[in-house]
Amino acid sequence: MAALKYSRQRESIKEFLAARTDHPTADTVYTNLRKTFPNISLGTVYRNLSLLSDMGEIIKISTGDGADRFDGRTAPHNHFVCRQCHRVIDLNMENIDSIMDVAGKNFAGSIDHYVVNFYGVCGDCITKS
Amino acid sequence: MAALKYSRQRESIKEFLAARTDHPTADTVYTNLRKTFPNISLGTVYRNLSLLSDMGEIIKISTGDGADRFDGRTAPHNHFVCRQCHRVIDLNMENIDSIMDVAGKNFAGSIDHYVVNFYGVCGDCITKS
DNA sequence: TTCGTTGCAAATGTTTTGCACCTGA
DNA sequence: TCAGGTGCAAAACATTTGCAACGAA
Repeated sequence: MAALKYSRQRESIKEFLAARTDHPTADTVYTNLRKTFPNISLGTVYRNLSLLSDMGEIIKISTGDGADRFDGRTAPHNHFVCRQCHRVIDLNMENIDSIMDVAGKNFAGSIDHYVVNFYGVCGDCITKS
Repeated sequence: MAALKYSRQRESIKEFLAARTDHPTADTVYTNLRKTFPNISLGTVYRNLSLLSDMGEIIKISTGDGADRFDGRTAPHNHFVCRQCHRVIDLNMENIDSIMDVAGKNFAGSIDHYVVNFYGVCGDCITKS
């Protein structure tokens, strides 16, 4: 049980994510943090993203389309992935947690979590076409 | 528009997937196909999995937990991922396509698809513990 | 003959890790 | 002081790709 110690880098990563609503990849976090920490390494970014995500202070999003993305907004919500511009957008939708009950009906295991990603074309891309 | 040509390898990959209900990774497909095609290469397996998935004859599953998995069952259904044994299990559940309508309500883009993965501990792992 | 397919190997992209040094408690 | 954190570089994975030879139409 490691006693977590303060680190300016970790704090900065958390702040960085909290301040954006897009969903940056580890590499984007790295590139931006270099402005504050010119010597920070990708390894450190990955280590801290992983730590923060384990602690539930950020969310890791796997879209199945390129690198994982990270979200500083921890309140439960779902994501939309644009197939055209590859952006990941927060959805402001009614709670659908009840799908866990539906899924659990004929299932022997225990379900405690789910991840939904919606796919299609985002508003901006539709306008531009 | 490439005119697809028959290939024993591709046919075999499709048959292999159709015959299993677990959800093998590309590497598992590769290892097993080597029994029939001792010289088949991983590249060929990936190329064909990608082709088949584009044609909708198999489904590619990204769980965010290790390598992608492939499913020969193309009828729409959802998956459960066991956090303990990492198995991916087909769920036999009521249709929940209506969540796309819910998601689309306050959203400017067009949603045509969604992927849900449920997480928890499977029946076998619960029994063993 | 033509053009998609294959095997092989090298390259790519993403993420993890070993290690010596640094730093917060 | 000392366990945890960092930077750096190498390693580990997963997947893609270039190319010459092969095979289906």
